[in-house]
Amino acid sequence: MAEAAETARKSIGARRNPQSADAILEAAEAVLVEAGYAGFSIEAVARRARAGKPTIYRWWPSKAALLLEVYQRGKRVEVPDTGKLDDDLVGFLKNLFFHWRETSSGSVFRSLIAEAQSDESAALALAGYAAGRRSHTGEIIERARARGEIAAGIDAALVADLVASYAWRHLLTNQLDEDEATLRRMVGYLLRGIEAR
Amino acid sequence: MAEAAETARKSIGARRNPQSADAILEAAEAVLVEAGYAGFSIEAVARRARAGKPTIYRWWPSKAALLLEVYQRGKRVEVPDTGKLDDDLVGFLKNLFFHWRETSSGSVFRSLIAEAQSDESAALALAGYAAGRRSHTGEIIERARARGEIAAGIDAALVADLVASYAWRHLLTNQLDEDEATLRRMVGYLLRGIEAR
Amino acid sequence: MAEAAETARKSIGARRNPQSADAILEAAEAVLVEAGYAGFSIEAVARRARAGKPTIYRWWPSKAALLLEVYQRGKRVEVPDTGKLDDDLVGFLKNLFFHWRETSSGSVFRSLIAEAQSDESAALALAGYAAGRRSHTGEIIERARARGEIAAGIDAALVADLVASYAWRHLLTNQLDEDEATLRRMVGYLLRGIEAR
Amino acid sequence: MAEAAETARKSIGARRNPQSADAILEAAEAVLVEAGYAGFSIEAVARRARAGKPTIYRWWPSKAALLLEVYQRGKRVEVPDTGKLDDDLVGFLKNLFFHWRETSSGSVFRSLIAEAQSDESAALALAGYAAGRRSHTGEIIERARARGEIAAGIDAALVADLVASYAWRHLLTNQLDEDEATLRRMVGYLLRGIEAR
DNA sequence: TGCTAATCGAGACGGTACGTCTAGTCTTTTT
DNA sequence: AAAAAGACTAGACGTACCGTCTCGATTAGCA
Repeated sequence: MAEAAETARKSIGARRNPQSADAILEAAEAVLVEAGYAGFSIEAVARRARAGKPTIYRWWPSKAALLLEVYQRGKRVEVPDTGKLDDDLVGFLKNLFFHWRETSSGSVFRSLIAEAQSDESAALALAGYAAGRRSHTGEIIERARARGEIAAGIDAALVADLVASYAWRHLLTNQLDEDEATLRRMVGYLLRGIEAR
Repeated sequence: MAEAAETARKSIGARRNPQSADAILEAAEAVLVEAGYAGFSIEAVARRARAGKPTIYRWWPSKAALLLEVYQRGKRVEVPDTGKLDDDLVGFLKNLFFHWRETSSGSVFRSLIAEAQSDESAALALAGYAAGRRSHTGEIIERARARGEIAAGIDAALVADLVASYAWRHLLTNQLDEDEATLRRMVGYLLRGIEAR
Repeated sequence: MAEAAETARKSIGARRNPQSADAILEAAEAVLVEAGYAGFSIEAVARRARAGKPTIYRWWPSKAALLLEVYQRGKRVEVPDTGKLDDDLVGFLKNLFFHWRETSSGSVFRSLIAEAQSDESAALALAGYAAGRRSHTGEIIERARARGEIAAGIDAALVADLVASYAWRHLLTNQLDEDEATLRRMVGYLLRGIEAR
Repeated sequence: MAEAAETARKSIGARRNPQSADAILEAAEAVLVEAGYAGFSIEAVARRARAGKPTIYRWWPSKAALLLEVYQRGKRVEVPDTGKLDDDLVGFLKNLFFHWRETSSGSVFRSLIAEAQSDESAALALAGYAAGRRSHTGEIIERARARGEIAAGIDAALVADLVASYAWRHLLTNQLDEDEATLRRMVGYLLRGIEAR
């Protein structure tokens, strides 16, 4: 999140200037953190990055594209591999919530979801991204399946969907501070059900 | 969604004119349906309702407040009571998805969630509303508990949270067309777990 | 400029309430003094007078009418009668400038002239008022004529017009602080001309 | 006052587009002529000029600035030089009254004076402009002084002030149709005085 | 004495304009 | 060819006032 160089950037010839791209992405992140999605405008980003608006529009056709790239620049959430499905899922959610809470990622992803509600391209981008992540999350399930922890015929994608849904909703409603016990209980319900037996 | 009377509405004294309120709410709904959240502006609502902007701002301090009231005007989703938790939950989700898909409610609620990402008051309003709905959904669980279908110590609110999360995510990602089988499978995971036993 | 009574004024039957009229005129004057013509709105007057807007519109059909009455409530400018035309005119202008400078009259009259540039009725009202005042000012000239100070065939109205013009322009350009010497010189030009003889 | 080209104006790079400036000034003049000062709003000008409001505000910080430039675009009034002060002054007033009466200049200047009564910046602009014009008018007097027509010690600026005052007042009270005889009489008073001798 | 009629404060109404902000496009100049 | 710079049209933002309207309360004068 370092500031752009003092001297104004100039064109470096007939090709994309990576300094500008960086400055824009960093400015976008900073604007989002400082002013929130409400204050996130291309104008504001251009102002902060000392870039021209057309430079932004040339490389990112929409706010969504910019948001998506900012999000993807953020560090990945670690996916634990403890050998037990419970702990993997709880650990994953803990990491994810922490990541969303303590870095700019939460703001960025929230904004991306919000943007997707009014911008078709954002919706598509989000759908694509989510699909990728779901398969990613699905790995935890698949590993458990390989270990024989999962009943036959379980749809890993559907389980991943449920877990992701829970995470999304807590992100969107500012409830990223759930304690581990609650996460563990939730995972328990999912693994062992809630029915009396 | 009937059009307002031809004659211009006037003041009816030093108190709110319900005709104007109705016209504004209907216009808000119509704008949202026709132009989506992207085209949902106070100006557009005022234009369509043949109302002055100050009349809108007088009674609804923010877009969020207007959205919330539009959503609450929508008919309630029926909460089934079949005597079996599976069927209740599947039926509830089916009804909810149908309601969101086939009426304006889906657009409205999506917009409300999006708005809550940039507007503090919308976030509060949404939190309040969601709390109310969650306890509502929790009733299904509580009824099941009363029938002895639920294991001891299950947190009904947490289960309701999971179900609502699933619904929200499908709303936000334009996936309200899940077939009953998928819903049933999902509910099955929740009730009986996914672990091998 | 005493404040209205604490208790709210009510109707006193099917006739004009002089208390309200007074309160409105005083409020109009106060608003004009404190906020200038730019801040002079019927709303502001109604607010300050604790009066309903229709009460104002009922009795004064336009801002101009209100301004005119406020101006006419102001104390008259003394027209001196020293027996010498020079001193009468200089004294009159001194009194007028002082009156405009030190009371609210200046603001009010300026506003009236400004209003007359966009409001036909204000223009008419102003024309009528100015005619009355001109004949008034003309008296100074006529008295001088009676004393034989004036050459034969002089058009008193035209002279009054010139004097009033000078006063207006100084009012409109915030130059009401001319010293007596300048006024005396100006009057001297008018009385004895500027040609070399 | 030709209409703007059919095709929408675009930016011509990072500098002011003179086509837009022209269109705005012409529109301002047209609005003033057609709707008067009462109907003269930035919105109306922008609408008529097919310009964005920010484009207007970017170059003219206030209505006053716009009015002033519109006025200055108007053709200059010819200042006659007949060799006789009487004729010069009468001719100048005749030209000025004609100019104000028959072109849009009258409306514009009236509006400017009105605006100056509520807008500080307009007052300043007007003061600056008037100073320039007064020295301009003073030239007539100075020429006469050079010819020896004027008595010693006469303050040319003060005379110019008187003449301008007369013109202003007639503009502001819709009395621009004075016949030449009246003007000549007025100038006569100023040159030769009104006292009996 | 009870009724009528006009007045009062109050404030909502549909509108228009304000001055600012952003969107997304455009062109010029510089590298 | 791509960069910055910033102007361009367009239109939404939330607020202030406009002039009109309807209300409920008030009170004088007429019946």
